[in-house]
Amino acid sequence: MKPDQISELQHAILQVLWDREEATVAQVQEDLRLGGRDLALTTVATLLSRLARRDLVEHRSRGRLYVYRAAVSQRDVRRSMVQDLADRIFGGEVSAVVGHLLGSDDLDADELARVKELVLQRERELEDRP
Amino acid sequence: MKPDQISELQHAILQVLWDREEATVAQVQEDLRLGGRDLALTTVATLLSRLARRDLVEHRSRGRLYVYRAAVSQRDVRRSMVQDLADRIFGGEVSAVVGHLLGSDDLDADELARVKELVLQRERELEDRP
DNA sequence: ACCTAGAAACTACAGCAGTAGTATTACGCC
DNA sequence: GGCGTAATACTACTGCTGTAGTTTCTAGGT
Repeated sequence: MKPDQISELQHAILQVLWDREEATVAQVQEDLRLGGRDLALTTVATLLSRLARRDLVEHRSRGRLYVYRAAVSQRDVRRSMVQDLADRIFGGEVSAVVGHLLGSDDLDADELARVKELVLQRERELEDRP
Repeated sequence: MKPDQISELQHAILQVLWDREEATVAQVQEDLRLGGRDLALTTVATLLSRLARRDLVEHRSRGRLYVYRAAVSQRDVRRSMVQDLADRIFGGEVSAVVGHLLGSDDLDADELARVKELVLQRERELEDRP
């Protein structure tokens, strides 16, 4: 499963579906509107059907209306996008990516602690089975 | 400076310019060809002039031919792309991004050690000036 | 001074994203 | 069973990217 290129808006739509589990066109539109994106209903419908054509979402008719749900997991999309960024922009140098992430000003101590924990945990994993 | 959206190919071209400091159209074409992208000279020229229109590269005539150089630093582009990814896809949760980065199978101990060092260093920084 | 070769500029076109209007279909009510 | 309404499907248009051909310009050699 490689979603490869997912645009900003497409991702926003997937996000709605991930949050809601499943949703009608109108519900997706509403959530996008709450997120600051005011699109016509038909626009949202078009986008959803394009996503369906690319097998990124599935739709199923419940009575007379379609219910959409994501056909890719948030986990997979995230993994693929991070991987893509690390490979393409950083030549696979994970530490360089992390460097930029930690460089951000609005990184609080809690986040940093979580990051540290992840690193330590991974370290233990690598030790156990090298 | 927000390059915002930079496509794969556009980034590849910037990469050539970052590596070479400055380059003619023919040189960029050659480097792309070595990287596995065989594009017509005019194609490369078109792409460069589009990048110039967006102020991502500058060009200057040396004698009768143009010499291009990047107008944005690799550092800035990387920072902006990482930031964008973290914000858009992960809602700013840096640790979640790192989680995915560390999850990658081909992460060797050296890289992990470098990451750890970065984290510890940042930790010290946060302690010093809170 | 002219011609030519190489470079840059201009033009073109397909495909996709974003955007939305119009046409069509089908359920449910009277 | 017909009709209205609401939902989907179809169509359309703009702008950008990838791709490259054609036209124009200009410097350098003869």
